[in-house]
Amino acid sequence: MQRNSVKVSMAVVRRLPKYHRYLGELIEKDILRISSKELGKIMGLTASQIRQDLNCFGGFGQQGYGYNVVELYKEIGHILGLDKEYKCVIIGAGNLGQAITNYEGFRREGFKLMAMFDINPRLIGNTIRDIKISDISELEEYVVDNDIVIGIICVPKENSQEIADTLVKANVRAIWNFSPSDVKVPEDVVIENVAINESLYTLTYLINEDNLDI
Amino acid sequence: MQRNSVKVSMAVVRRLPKYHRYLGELIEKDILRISSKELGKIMGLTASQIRQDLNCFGGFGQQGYGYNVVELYKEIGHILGLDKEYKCVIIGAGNLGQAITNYEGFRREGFKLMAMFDINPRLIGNTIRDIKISDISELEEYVVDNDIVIGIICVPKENSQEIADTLVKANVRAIWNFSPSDVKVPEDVVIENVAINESLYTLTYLINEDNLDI
DNA sequence: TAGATTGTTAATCGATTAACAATC
DNA sequence: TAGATTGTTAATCGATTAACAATC
Repeated sequence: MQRNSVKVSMAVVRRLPKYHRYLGELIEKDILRISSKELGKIMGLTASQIRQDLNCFGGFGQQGYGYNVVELYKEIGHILGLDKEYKCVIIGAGNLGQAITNYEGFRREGFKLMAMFDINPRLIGNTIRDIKISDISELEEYVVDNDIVIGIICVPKENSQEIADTLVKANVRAIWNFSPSDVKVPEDVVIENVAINESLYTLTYLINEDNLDI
Repeated sequence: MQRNSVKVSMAVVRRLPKYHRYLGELIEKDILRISSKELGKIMGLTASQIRQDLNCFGGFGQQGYGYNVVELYKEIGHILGLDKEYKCVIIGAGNLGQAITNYEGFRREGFKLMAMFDINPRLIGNTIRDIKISDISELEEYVVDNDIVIGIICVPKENSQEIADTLVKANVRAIWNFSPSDVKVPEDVVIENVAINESLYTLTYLINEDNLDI
């Protein structure tokens, strides 16, 4: 548990990957020390918020100095669980499934893609970056036998709930769902429904905001 | 402007696409009338919040009855600007660019993909769903000549800011950026930095939450 | 009319910002 | 030591929830 066993709010949790990413960029630029003020300027947050956020997990800084970038990067990576390995499967080997296979940030950081599944006979048996595409009918058994932790759903929304149910039955710990329809899972399974079109619709809202007239 | 010219908070705006999506699902199920209470149950929100959210834009409901699903769906679609057409280009014709080309929610709703661009000579000249892939050197001129409104960035993070700068120079109104590095744009350009790996890292955080010990 | 459910105001809750003593 | 910057408490701000009169 975190300091004092206080649950960290989702608002903070959702900022952690962003801290991790910006700190990674600082390391690439050989910037090894940073104050909350400077980091805030880069990330578009207040210094106060950064200090509040980080202090949910511990006092990583040093008065008069700021934060050690490499150390903080590692700490946040640890908090996010990025120093562990996660066996994954992707369901749906179309463009999106393949895009994720190649996506940095997925290929790094201990995500171990074990297999892909599809219903399309033309894809089954093929290999993408050494990962075999199997028939979806083999999904449940494979997940059980190989202790798969994360199931990644890249199928159309019509089939996503069914796939999710199969994954839950086969005891995955978490589901990363890219179909544009929220899947429901029991409380003990972690779910992230991504719905990438939502950010596009936010974009069009903002394009038109100034001349909106209801 | 909205009712009383009060700016709607981003918290509300980011829920609008979700309302739109759930209402679309209700229509598919021939449910033509819904109360804030029922909708809240389906979406995991309180009835109160739904009524507050919708009343930022107008009184779409009717006392004693609830909301007309089709009407509300159309209203929210209008608020989101989904009843207009947006000329788009995709930069980066790899898996991710192709995945977006095929993604529902992008293909529908008035997003008109005009062209794709890449640096890979093996892709240039090819066609995806009747969309030609051109050399990235032609991007700026094309965007200017064709009044492109939205640029969609699907290139690695090393090149994303440069592409964004080109798009801004060529007067796009908005950028939808999938590279896992935030691009900066002037205030008058709308930006959505998606960073899909952030939701994955949130997932791993939640997997480990209970046994986190700093 | 009676029941249901909205629109809207008020109350509460939580998240962000400000301030400052502690300390490197 | 003096200057810088943290960790943390208090103040503020904004978002969510509750309550209820209005009304279909």
